[in-house]
Amino acid sequence: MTTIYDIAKRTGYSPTTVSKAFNNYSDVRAKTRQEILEAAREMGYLPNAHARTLTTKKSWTIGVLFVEGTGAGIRHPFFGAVIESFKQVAVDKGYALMFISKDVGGKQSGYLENCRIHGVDGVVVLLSDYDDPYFQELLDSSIPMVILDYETAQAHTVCSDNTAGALQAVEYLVSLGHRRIAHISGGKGTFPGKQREQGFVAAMESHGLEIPGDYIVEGAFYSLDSGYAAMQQLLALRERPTAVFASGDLLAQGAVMAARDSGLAVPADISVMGFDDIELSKFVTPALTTVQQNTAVLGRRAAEVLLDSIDQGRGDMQALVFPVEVVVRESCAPPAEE
Amino acid sequence: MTTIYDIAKRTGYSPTTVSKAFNNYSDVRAKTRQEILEAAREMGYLPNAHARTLTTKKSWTIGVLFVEGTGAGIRHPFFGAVIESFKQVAVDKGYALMFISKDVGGKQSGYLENCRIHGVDGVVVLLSDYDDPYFQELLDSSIPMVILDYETAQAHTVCSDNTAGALQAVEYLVSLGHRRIAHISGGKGTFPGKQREQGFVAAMESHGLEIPGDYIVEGAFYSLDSGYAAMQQLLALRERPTAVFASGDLLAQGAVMAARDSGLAVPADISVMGFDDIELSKFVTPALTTVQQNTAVLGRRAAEVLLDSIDQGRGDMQALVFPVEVVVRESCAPPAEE
DNA sequence: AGTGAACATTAAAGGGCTTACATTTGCAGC
DNA sequence: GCTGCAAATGTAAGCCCTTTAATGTTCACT
Repeated sequence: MTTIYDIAKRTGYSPTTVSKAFNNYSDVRAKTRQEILEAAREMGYLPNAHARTLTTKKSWTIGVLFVEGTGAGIRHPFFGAVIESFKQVAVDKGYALMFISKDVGGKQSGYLENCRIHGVDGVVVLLSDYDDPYFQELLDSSIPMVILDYETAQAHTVCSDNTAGALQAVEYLVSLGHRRIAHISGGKGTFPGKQREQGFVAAMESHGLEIPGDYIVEGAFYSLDSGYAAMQQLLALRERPTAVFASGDLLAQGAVMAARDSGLAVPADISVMGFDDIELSKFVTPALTTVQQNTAVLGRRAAEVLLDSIDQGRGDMQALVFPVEVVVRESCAPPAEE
Repeated sequence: MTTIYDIAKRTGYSPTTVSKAFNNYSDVRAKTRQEILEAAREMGYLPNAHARTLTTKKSWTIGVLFVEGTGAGIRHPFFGAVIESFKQVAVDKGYALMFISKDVGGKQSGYLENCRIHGVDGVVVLLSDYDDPYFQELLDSSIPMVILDYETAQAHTVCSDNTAGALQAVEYLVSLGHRRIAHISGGKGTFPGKQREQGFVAAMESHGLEIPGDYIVEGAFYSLDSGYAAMQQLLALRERPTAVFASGDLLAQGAVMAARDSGLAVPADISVMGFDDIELSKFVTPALTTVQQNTAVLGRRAAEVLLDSIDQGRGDMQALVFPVEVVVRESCAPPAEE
């Protein structure tokens, strides 16, 4: 492994000058730099990131906290799309992404600890359980951080406008003529789930529509199965809804399947609407009408906010909220005549 | 930031002893270790991974080369599932995962260069374009490496049995009574695509079935669109196939959509079969009959092979091949009477 | 020739950790 | 009380890089 000392020896300059040549210091003569760079190339020199980090205290590494243990992990369709777009700008600015787990080598250590050990310059958080004490510990630290799908004054946050999204969804269903609209919630435990539910309630009220107590049912973990189960409950009601707005696309798809298994056609007999617009939703039949989150923008802006925060230091926390859009496909239609 | 020196000062021991205490050296007295660990805890000490790496030459980091630039990235449904399972065992053994890109900070540097700079202990490769010169450069290096979906004597590789998979697919279609079976190939540029195509050809031959020249059409990039286009070609043929075996699920789904748009019902009028069993395939209508790759095993075994190779050093290269399985769903049926 | 500014280079320290080797301690055995 | 040996601890160098402060050079101008 060649080091700057090797280059120094070979070129006759000192290690200092070699280092400066690489770091574009103005006080090394153009010709000198040429010589050094040339020698470095010939010798196959590559800087050692660890050594550099040790002295500069800057690792050019960003920690990624990604949903773990839910079985989905990296496959999480929404976060996966966001991190992909995040990655592009981070890499472009010279950062590498490193997954930070809370249990490494079989021992529970926590997010903060592992961030410190690896000296990450900042952290992007894509978690679904924001009550996790290890997350809280990290949140209380002073590591530059951007969090997705959450809001807090303690860090920069990037969200879609869940409330408005729910509102638009209801608007759309109402515009089709629906009045008995139910909601499959993502659960109060999750931040977006709560917001979407609130948006739903508010939107219904603003239209003077009643929400029977059993018209809001919880779908745990945004999973297909729980969407299915939730829909079964809704279908068993005496006064069955004509449309269902689900807090996530997988929930919605589960609902569609439950409806179908009960002999109901979607959207002819009952309309179903989702949230997120994951890739899946285009391909199912009927293609899912849903509220689309702009994952590309979410990821990009999250990266920009984080990198700024790394550069500028702790400033005012930003809470970015991005608009969403109803994507009309095939799973909603006017209610059947009664 | 507390260092072992701080702990040394506080406890009265030397930095050496402190270091040894953390690293479970046998030559530090139990009581001494206690004291030191206790002090460390109180002082909030955490080891500095970079400093440690600098001296030990071991970073406890694994580089991940993941498809870039195809638009899918981390969302790649098959590789995403594999890396998730890979990650679990790597993390469990104490490794962290770091994404290695070829262009960092806006300049082309290549995979090998970035691996060296970050001193990764090993690399897992999930790429689709194995002709990339930067990948070749890495392959020629001596970094411990495991590659997915590829075979070469230069590194450990982990694959599904693509040939057998294609064979099983054909068997299944034949068992339903099909004789005019076409193939939408993943393209000869991709390793699994080639294997599946060969498997298809061999299987057809073994059944004495003819493959008209235009019964094999290439679907670039395994994308939905190209599956759609490929299917259109097949449907335009004078003697249209009764079943189509596609090299990937997205291709298959594209084919299904093309068939539908041509007024054909799947599977009543034409059967379509895929490969991979990505998450999507369960949810589309008709649910896709496909050849399932066992991503959990693929990822786990890839990790095991790589970690062994890191520990044991360069030994014989392993080429692991795992069996696949036909998952029967709804997209295939006996051919229509003629 | 002498002065000072501007430029070019270097020595040395430091960042946090490990490790080969050296030294001290404790204690059994005489 | 002394020797000798194992156990326990310490010294110091080294990993590779950056940076501050100091030294050395050049050159324009009086």
